[in-house]
Amino acid sequence: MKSVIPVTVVDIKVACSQCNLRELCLPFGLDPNEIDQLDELVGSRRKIKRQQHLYRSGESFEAIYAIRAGSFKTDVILEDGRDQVTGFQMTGEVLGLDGISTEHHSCNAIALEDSEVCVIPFNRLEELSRTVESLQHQFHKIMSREIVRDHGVMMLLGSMRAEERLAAFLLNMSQRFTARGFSPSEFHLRMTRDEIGSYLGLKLETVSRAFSRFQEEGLVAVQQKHIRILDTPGLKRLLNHHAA
Amino acid sequence: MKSVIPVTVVDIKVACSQCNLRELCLPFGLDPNEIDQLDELVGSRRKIKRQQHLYRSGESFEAIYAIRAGSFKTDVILEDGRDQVTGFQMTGEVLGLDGISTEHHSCNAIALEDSEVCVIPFNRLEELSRTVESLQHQFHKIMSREIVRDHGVMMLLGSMRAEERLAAFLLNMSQRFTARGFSPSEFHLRMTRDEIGSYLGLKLETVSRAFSRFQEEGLVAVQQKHIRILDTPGLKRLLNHHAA
DNA sequence: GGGCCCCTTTGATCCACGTCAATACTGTTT
DNA sequence: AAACAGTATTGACGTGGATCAAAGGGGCCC
Repeated sequence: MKSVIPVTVVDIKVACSQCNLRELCLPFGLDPNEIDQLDELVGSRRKIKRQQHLYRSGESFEAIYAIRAGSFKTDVILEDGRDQVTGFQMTGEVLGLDGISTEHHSCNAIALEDSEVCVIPFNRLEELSRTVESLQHQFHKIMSREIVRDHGVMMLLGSMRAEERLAAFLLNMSQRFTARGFSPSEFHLRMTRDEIGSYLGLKLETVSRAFSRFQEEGLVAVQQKHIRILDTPGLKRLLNHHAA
Repeated sequence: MKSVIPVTVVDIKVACSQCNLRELCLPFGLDPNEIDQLDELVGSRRKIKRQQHLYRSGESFEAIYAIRAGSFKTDVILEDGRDQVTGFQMTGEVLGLDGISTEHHSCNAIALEDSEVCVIPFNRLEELSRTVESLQHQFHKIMSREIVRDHGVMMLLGSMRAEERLAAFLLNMSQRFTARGFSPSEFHLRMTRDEIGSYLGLKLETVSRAFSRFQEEGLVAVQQKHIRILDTPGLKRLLNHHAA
């Protein structure tokens, strides 16, 4: 199953201090001098083309990756071929934390569009975070945030019905686009219905039908991957007003 | 919803070096001198009676907890009352990592039986792990392990059918009991069918029926909470031989 | 040691979502 | 501009697990 992964390594110096994502990413909370130290550690960037793997399950773990541009999905595949999308990641978010535990990656990370990541060698990150307290703390927060996010997904998969799951997904996407300075109400999804379905524990047809339903009810305007949210409170109501 | 939480603080000194759980817990990989430093940091133990909360969602985050005796569940509760069990924790496992992200706990931790935890003040843990490299690394591994575990649960909730979920659950329990020196094939579950169901995204009736089915097929012997696994390969086969 | 409450099991019925299938749309390639 | 492949929508039907209901155990408290 191994295949050659085409990789582009860009050897120009990266500057976290110049990065407009620093408020979302590892540099958050660091002072300018500390950010410079982090800069020295981020050795290279890597460009990943759409549909290509950033890393694969089983590969040895060397670095974590901060998304500089583009977006990714992570998935887990069972022996029998079933797969589950475990997350979608956007700029400023960190990939690869799953690998720390066993020194090998336990999922696949695949670019949803042409993307670029900052490569952060993990042993050097641990080293620096031993002297830079704010970096240590921010890194811990990022890991913890991932755990909290996962619990949210478990809630979604374990206790919500199809339309609630999709509403939660759309609201989450909206919020994350907003945090990146994009419109809260209008955006392009980079993943297919099938990928959304896998993430939400639904079949693609069910996702499609739920979209159509939302459209009929005037909650959103859907045109393929282009989404316009028309009634945010309506979507939120869908989530909480569940007759227990 | 706030209520007084009865707490017993035991002020005797705890010694990780004497603890038979150290191979599963934070001290793993530390040399004797380093373990002594960790010992100094673990200020107190806390006894938690069955059904009592170790912490609640919303409470401010101060410490993480290593389970010294007993077991716990963690759950998340939505406004409308729906709740989802996000995990069951056994001795040597660490609770509270969810709180790092926002400085407030994002789930509830409830004892499944009379239990005891070691209280590890988080700011002091960060401090010590700045000088003790092995502690830093072990802590990162523990957080990462939690992320990997969560991905496994997402797989389970998103892609498996009821009997597969229960088989995966039983095999996981068996493996964790084994790691603690107990029988791989015979154990007492400390949680109810309802709690198992919540964790697995199923109703308690479905869990009960799946147990009965396993019993009929000679895979396990079930007597209430007492489980005897009769055919481990059979359970594993259930997991992987899914006609995709 | 008796009584009560919670937990579990089992059966009957229902329904949300999956499955199967056909058609339509979009963007890309030549 | 035509042809194509991947993606999305929609309909008809089937089913796994939810729901509703009733009865049987076990453990715990007084």
